[in-house]
Amino acid sequence: MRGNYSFRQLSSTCYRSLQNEPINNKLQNATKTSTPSKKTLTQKRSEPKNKKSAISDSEIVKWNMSITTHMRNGQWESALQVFNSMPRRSSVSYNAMISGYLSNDKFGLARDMFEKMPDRDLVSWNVMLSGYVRNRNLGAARVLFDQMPERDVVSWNAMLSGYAQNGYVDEARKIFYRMPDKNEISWNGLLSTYVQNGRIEEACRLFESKEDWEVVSWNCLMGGYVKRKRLVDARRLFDQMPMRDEISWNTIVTGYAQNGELSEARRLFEESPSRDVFTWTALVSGYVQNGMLDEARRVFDGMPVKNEVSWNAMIAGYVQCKRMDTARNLFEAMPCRNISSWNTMITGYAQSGDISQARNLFDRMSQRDSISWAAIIAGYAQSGHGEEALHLFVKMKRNGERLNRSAFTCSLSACADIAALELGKQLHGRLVKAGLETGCYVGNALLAMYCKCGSIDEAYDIFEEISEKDVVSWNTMIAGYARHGFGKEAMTVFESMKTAGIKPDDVTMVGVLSACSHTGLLDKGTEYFYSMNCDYGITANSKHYTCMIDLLGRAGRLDEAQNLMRNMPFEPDAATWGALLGASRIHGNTELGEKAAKIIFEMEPDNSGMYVLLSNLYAASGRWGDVSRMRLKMRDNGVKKVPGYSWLEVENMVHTFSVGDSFHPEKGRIYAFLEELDLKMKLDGYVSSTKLVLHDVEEEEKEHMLKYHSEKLAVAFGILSIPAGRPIRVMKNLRVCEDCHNAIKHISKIEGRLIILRDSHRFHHFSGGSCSCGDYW
DNA sequence: ATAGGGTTAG
Repeated sequence: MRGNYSFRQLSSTCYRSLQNEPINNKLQNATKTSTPSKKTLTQKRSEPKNKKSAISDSEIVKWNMSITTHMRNGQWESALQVFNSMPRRSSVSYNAMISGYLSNDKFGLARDMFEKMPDRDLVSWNVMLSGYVRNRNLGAARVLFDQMPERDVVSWNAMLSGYAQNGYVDEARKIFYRMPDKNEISWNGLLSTYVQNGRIEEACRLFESKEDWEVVSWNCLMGGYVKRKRLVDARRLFDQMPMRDEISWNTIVTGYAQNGELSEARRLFEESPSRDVFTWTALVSGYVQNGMLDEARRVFDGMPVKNEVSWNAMIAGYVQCKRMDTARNLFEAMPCRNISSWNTMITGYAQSGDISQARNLFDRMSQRDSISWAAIIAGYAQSGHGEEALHLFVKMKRNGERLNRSAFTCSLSACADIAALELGKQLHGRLVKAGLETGCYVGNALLAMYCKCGSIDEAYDIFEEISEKDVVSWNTMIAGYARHGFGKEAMTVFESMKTAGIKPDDVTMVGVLSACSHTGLLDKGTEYFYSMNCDYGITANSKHYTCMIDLLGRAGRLDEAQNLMRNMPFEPDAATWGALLGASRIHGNTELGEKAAKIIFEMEPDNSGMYVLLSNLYAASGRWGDVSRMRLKMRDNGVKKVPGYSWLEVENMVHTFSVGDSFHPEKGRIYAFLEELDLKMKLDGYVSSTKLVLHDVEEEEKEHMLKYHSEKLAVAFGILSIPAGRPIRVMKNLRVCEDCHNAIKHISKIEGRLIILRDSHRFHHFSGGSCSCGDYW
């Protein structure tokens, strides 16, 4: 609105002097010079004094200002009108147009104008260079940079920052040392190269090598510490710095706010000499991230000025707490929604399972970015609507939205969550087609997808192809093998990781220990557990202890497991007790299991999985009274047993089964086939184990229920519909039951098929009558 | 008209 107004105001004066001028003058009226140099060009404007351009320089300056104003308001069409109606143009006019196009995301138009422009001056080159840098097109930026007839310190700095922002630390360093003149911005450029790329120690050394840094650089280094959660170092800089500006205060407040130290954040907030919208928003967001929603709201309501980021932070708070109605009210009330606001709401609805509301908002958006698409795609994928997710992905491409790496990685991780291997493979294909399969982020996403979809061999192929593996790549591969019960392979990868010179971190060790636990490698696991502090400087956290307790418990050493738990330096959490409960179940120790379960109930009253585990434990020892009391307790506490179900993909369709399912169109064939299998299995030595069924019912009936557990139905359907020679991949939302596990071993032998089952805990590869978990799970 | 630091969404 404001832009239009200023356009009319300015152009009314301009048009008067234009009455007799042709409006269709394109670009031919530009000044003509041969060798552009900064000085001559600025003077050239007054040179061609023919009658047509009896227009003063100050008049031209006004036009140029008009262009700039329009561009700043995002009205590039109006700017073009002004540009086209100018009687003559200076290079400033062109430069304003190019830079305006660039800040309005009209890269193509900017490049066209740059190429058509008759006399480029140094600024034109610099503007265009910064355009390429902003578009992350470093190759083209470098070509341009090398073509430039002359370069000043701005050109060098632009190139430096381009390399810095895209992770090319070495190139950036080369530029810095080659540049003929350096100013404070260049020094800061190298410093921020290090900071932005996580080289905080190098940044620190550089900082100490020189005196008199500007406040910007102090802030940059302090921000680096804040991002790495090194608050003490950040505070030290803050206290030392010779002068502080608003950004210094905002950085330190943000640091404390984002790391849970809200009272210190608040204290500095009160102390800071001036607060702007950034400071306020940082505080709001700090309270939000720490779950202090009411305090966040009080601060939010007290803000003197809010911008869209402040609103979004508050909305995100309600979204995180699943208070979608309140979030929606704020969203509707906010005066200045931007794309992020919409994206936040869409993500919120998608994550709370309300995919139709998410879609509704998505359809109503006037502008979408790649995050909007990623959010809705992930929403569909995670709610089990894989096909719709892929449809949208295709639509995104058709709409001309740039398929960037983050859209792919997001869709891939959605595939991984629902184990949609076929969908994941299609995405993989598209990634290759789009030429985006390089890079460690994408590689890691692909790797995780194949691991979680049960295709561990393909996962390994991907892993090998990632040329620059980071610690996440190694960790994912190790954890992948661990979950599949391939302990030896996990260890091999772990050894090569060390050979490759990558330092294992705490996540690595969780993977390694759980590989030992899933494979029953007690001695090896114990060795790693006790030596990792000395070898890699990793202090055991509660996850490591849980792995160890699991490992000991499964090996039947329940006393040692309990001892370790008593001696660990922190309070056991539900997962730790869960490990003990699982071990008690395997070894039939009802007493210990009961104790563990009771504590877990107090910690997590809604954890229905624990009720089932304990019920099964009671049932296994024939304590049917306790079983029915458990059921009552679950009912009274309002906990519903999550119904078990299994699913598998066949020809791009997901088929879902639950116990005794009578909905599947092929149920006749499936049940008949199961009867047939049952006979063959019994001949093979299979005896149904009835002790793990939840109810106290007649023996015969129990056997009947077991026979039609969802995983058996899914496996039977898989054998019937997937051609021989291809693996059958079945997913289950709960842990596989003992009887089914036993049965599937027999089935894999009788039918000669590889059956890969993903349950809520890990993978089982059944083949030739045995399972990769070694009956340890 | 061009180059450096701080708040939200994935």
